[in-house]
Amino acid sequence: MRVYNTLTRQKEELIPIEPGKIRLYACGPTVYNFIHIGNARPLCVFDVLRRYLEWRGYAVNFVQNFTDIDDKIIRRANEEGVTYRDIAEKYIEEFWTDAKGLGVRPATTHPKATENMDMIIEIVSSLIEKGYAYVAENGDVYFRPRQFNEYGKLSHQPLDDLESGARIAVEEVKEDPLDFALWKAAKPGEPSWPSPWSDGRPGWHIECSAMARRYLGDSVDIHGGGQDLIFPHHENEIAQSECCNGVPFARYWMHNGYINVDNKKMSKSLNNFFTVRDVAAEYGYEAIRFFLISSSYRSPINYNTEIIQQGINALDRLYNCKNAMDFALQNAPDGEVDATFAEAVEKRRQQFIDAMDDDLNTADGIAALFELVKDINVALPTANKATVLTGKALFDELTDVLGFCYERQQAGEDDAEIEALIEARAAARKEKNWAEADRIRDELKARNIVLEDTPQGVKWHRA
RNA sequence: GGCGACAUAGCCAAGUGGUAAGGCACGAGUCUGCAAAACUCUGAUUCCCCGGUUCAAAUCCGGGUGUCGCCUCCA
Repeated sequence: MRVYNTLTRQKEELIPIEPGKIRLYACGPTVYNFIHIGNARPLCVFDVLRRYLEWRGYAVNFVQNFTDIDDKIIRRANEEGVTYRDIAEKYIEEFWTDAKGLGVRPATTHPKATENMDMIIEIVSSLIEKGYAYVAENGDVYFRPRQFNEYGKLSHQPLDDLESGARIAVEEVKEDPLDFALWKAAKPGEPSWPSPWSDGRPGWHIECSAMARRYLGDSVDIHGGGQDLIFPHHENEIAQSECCNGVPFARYWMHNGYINVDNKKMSKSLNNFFTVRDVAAEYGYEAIRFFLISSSYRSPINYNTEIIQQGINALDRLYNCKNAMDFALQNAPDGEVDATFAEAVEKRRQQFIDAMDDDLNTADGIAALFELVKDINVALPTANKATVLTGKALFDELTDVLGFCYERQQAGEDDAEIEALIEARAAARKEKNWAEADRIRDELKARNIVLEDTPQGVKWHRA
């Protein structure tokens, strides 16, 4: 597989540190609010990456953290008159609701910043010892980017250009405007943890360095996140981890593009964001996933409801095919697998692999799936059981890697009642009582049950 | 000022030198009692514009236009 590496700005062959194993770290959410569509993109993208790597036989150790202490969480807690922990716990729960809805599988480990203070303190101590960091007079600890001569290698920005931006707040206690906080001394009333330097809390960047180190080791294979994290977050992670560990931190850096609304980046500050919860309530979670996966993970994509609706329609085609296969299996005759069809299926498998191997080209991967659907639909009317199962096997594999076809429920508790109505309609049709037959069909449609008359009998599914 | 991304049919979106994938929507047809689903056919003589390289460019080079992003918390 080849992946685009932000570090080198080119696609590179993915060669893991340990053969057959992938250490994957992706920055997780700061839990102070519901996640929005933009937050959902890396979730879905790296979930697909993880699923694909596993499908190809890699053992993936996937770590995604929760930032459960930071300024925004504290502010939110103060606004609501509760503790920071109440806020963090609430939005971690809400995160899980949305993640599950989006079909995102839990990572191997979801560590929390507050549960890794020992590792954070260990790394900060080491950085101070080695001269990369210093304790300010107020108890803060800062990192000196100028001490690390590779600083800027990820964002490809020379130090001086960063500084000339001059928009970095100059704090009295810092030696240099570029210095960033590893540890922040607590102000009165703020939650704090003891440390050799002050009671306080960690800076944002150090958390990821600490959790990656503890759960994945000094070096990881792939580090992922949104493009807006390249600078300063990921640049700082590299500085901290490499200065502490003395080895390269991540071999491949993968960054997803933004979601735009009316061609502007979706963000809290522009107030143009849509929460996953709200969109899902209207269109379902799966349509969001389809939207997020249907184009290259690196491209910016524009969000609007028309596109979400297009995704729903596309998913209809997938579900129709799935239902048609299940229905066909009830009546299909026994026999040998059709060799020509089996060959076509293998071609689709290879087409899918070629696409996904090329920097996770999900758009082409989805195209391969849809071409498989076409092959299946064409073959289905005359296919025997073994042939249907051959098509279904790959269909199930591909939809599982992409994470589709998990949402719509097929069986229900009122199935018997529905079957009875379908029987009644069949009787009416036999007597050519079309009015009654259509009345029943409409009645079921109102209950989101869609009927299809086929030569093999009535096929139905929930819309 | 520094760094970067994007511009392909009505919409979404692949495609990095060899003559435009896939999906949605639309139209026609087949099937159907009518539908639905499915299938078949139809759609860019052309890939923002202007030059250049080449036998050959959406794809490479140069210039331009437009839009967006990072450099500050941000997925």
